[in-house]
Amino acid sequence: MSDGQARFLELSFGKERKLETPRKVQLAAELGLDAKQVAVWFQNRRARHKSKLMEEEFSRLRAAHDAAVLHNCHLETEVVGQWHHTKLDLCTHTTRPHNSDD
DNA sequence: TCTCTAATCCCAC
DNA sequence: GTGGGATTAGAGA
Repeated sequence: MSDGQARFLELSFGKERKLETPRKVQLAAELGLDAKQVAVWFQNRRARHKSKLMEEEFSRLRAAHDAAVLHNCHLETEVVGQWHHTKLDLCTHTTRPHNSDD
């Protein structure tokens, strides 16, 4: 398949993801290709486009996941810090001064 | 029966 | 190894 034919198919794919049979036959005739070749090209193009989208989606989800884990870590650190302060406050407020008589 | 997807094969680079 | 055309198996209308 020539570069020109591939470019034409890419343009067609940009306009329509699937081809009706008449359109497929017409496209094949315009390009001097077998209709089967055009069908296979579109099938492969759809499959590879989908896997690319999946990879991009995976990257987005992974980034969101990493950000959520980081945020969670910060929140936990904050909570633990508050817990220490609370505990300290409880200690200082509940602890009576030592009686020297004891 | 036809078309599609998903998986895979095969080959040039 | 990777990209891309071709084949195959199975599902759905």
